[in-house]
Amino acid sequence: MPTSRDVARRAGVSQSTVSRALAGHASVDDGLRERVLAAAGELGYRPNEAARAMRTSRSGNVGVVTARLANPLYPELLQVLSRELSGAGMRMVVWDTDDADGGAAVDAARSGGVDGVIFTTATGGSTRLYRAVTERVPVALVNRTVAGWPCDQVESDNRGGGAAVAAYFAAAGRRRIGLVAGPPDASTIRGREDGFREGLSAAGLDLDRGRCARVDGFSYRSGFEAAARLLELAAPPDAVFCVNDVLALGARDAARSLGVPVPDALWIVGYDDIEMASWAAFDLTTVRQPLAEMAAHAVRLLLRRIGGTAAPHEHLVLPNPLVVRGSTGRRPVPMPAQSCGVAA
Amino acid sequence: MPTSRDVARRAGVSQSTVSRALAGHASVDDGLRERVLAAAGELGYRPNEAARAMRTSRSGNVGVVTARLANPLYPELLQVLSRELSGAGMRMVVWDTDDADGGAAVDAARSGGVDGVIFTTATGGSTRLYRAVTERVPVALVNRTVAGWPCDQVESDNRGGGAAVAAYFAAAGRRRIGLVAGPPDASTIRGREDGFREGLSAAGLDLDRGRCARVDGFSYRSGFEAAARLLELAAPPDAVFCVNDVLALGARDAARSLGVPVPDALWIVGYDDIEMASWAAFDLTTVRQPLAEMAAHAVRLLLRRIGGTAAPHEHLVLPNPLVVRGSTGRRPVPMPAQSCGVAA
DNA sequence: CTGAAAGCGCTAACAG
DNA sequence: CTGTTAGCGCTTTCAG
Repeated sequence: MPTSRDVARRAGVSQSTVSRALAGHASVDDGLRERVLAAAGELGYRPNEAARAMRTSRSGNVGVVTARLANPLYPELLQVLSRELSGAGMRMVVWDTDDADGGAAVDAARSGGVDGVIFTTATGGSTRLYRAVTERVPVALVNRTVAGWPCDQVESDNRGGGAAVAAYFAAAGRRRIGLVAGPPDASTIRGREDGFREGLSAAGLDLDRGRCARVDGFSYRSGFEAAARLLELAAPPDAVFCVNDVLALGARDAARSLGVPVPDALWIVGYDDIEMASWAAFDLTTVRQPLAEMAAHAVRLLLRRIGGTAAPHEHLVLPNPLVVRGSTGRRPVPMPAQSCGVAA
Repeated sequence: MPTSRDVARRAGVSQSTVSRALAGHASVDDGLRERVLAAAGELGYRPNEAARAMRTSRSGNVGVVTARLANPLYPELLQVLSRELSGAGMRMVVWDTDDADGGAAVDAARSGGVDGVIFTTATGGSTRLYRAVTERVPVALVNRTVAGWPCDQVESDNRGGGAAVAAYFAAAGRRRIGLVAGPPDASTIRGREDGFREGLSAAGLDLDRGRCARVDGFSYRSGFEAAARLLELAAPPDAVFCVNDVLALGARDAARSLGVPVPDALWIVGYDDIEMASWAAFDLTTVRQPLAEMAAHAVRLLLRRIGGTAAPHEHLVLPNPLVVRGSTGRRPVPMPAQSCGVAA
């Protein structure tokens, strides 16, 4: 592999001029710059990234920690993060791990392998991540957040979305309300549940404990089984909120299997608006997370932090619109705003 | 950040002893090694990766080029690749790009940002990738391959899988055979189609051109529309092979929408065995790609190449079993082996 | 505006 | 077995 020294020799200039010319420093004479560029092109020169990284203490890599969790939301989020990062000239290193703690990613950040890390599945339980954050490793949380942690965080208005679903059910005259809940260590899930419960209370409805099922994993199968349990009750729900789409897709199929007509006998609403929610087999009403915007903000905030800003940490909450489809009979949402975003 | 020099000072040894101790060289006295490890622990020392990369010409990163293509196969493949790579102590840099050419990945390999690249979506059209391969950039192709290219390649027996589907249709007495084909620049698609056609010929069936639909993208929607066209023919197919699962899921829903009973009036078979194929709403017979094995081989071959082996390039073809589900009435496959693997 | 020179933190000879 | 030394290829002063 040719080095900048080789380019310099060929162009008849010094090695430092090559460095400056390629870095686009204005202080290089146009004639020389062209000679350098030509020489570099002829040799097929590419700057050695390791050397540059060592000098600049920047790898150009950003880590992203995700967990498949059988949830197609994460590939979709990864895709938009990838777009944002490559737009910013950064590479994306992916850790697909079930430990929400991201140990390897934090280590990589400490040793300079990545310049910072975006967590999509953080939970408050990780002391290791907490320590990294407090020791000023550049970290941004997106999707799942952890209240009070000193780092940039971007989420969407899960509480508002949950409340909107409750209001929607109430306005439509649904009365036997069901909930398929999930593991409460994820902020997203807690927010959706809390908002839903509050929204029901506000509408004067109550959520019978018997019509709540809590699954311990986000999978089609667990959604299917939870919904099947609810539908076999003596007084089954006439509307079910599932805290994410994968669960809701399973629930929809449980209804199909049991011959429960949707939406007539049962409304189903999910959360996330993953691509499959719009497929004809499901046609699922859901709440959309604005992934592209979330990714854009997370990348922007992380890069700012990597750049060494001392600005206070931001915690953004983006709005979550309700997307009405066939699983609720396409009934329009009532007048009042169905969701709201708050920035703090 | 503390350096190995700081550790050396604290442990009262030379910097090179620190390097050796941490690298696990046997030639270091046990007492010293412990002092060094203790000092490193106390300081929270992490070796600087950029410096190490510069010295060793190894970044510890492997690139993976993929394209979402609305196909859940790719996240699944990414997941197993991630597992393999992290098991080998490598990080995974992901490029999610629509240009199959992987320009950025090749550039990164040339400049040392990654040690090698795994392509999951290569096609023969990319002169840029071809040049990289011939210039000995460590590259492995997995899933899609390109015949004759001088690099390690891992695929599954798409031709055999396609043929097995044909034989299955024939043995079951299906006669009006349909095909939902895809863009032929992907080796996977060509193989499946060719094998399917050959299998039909071998069984004495023919494939009426009118019952072939070619979509130009792999999406649920395009599968839906293609199947809808076929089902509206005067003599619609009684069995349709879709060259991948996403298309098949769309086709299944088209049948549902048009009131065509599956499997009674129509058999549907897909390809890949993505997770959704097993969901109750679809219950899709399909051909399974052994992603985990493919990923393991691809990683092994790439790492060997990165290690500088001069071994001849391998081209592995792993077996593709037919997975029978409800969309073909769970009818068992006939006796003869339904698929075969060839290694060359 | 350009060249000479220093040095980032590490690994790997080479001496002892 | 351990210390000394020499760079890896680049960016960035510092002189000129």
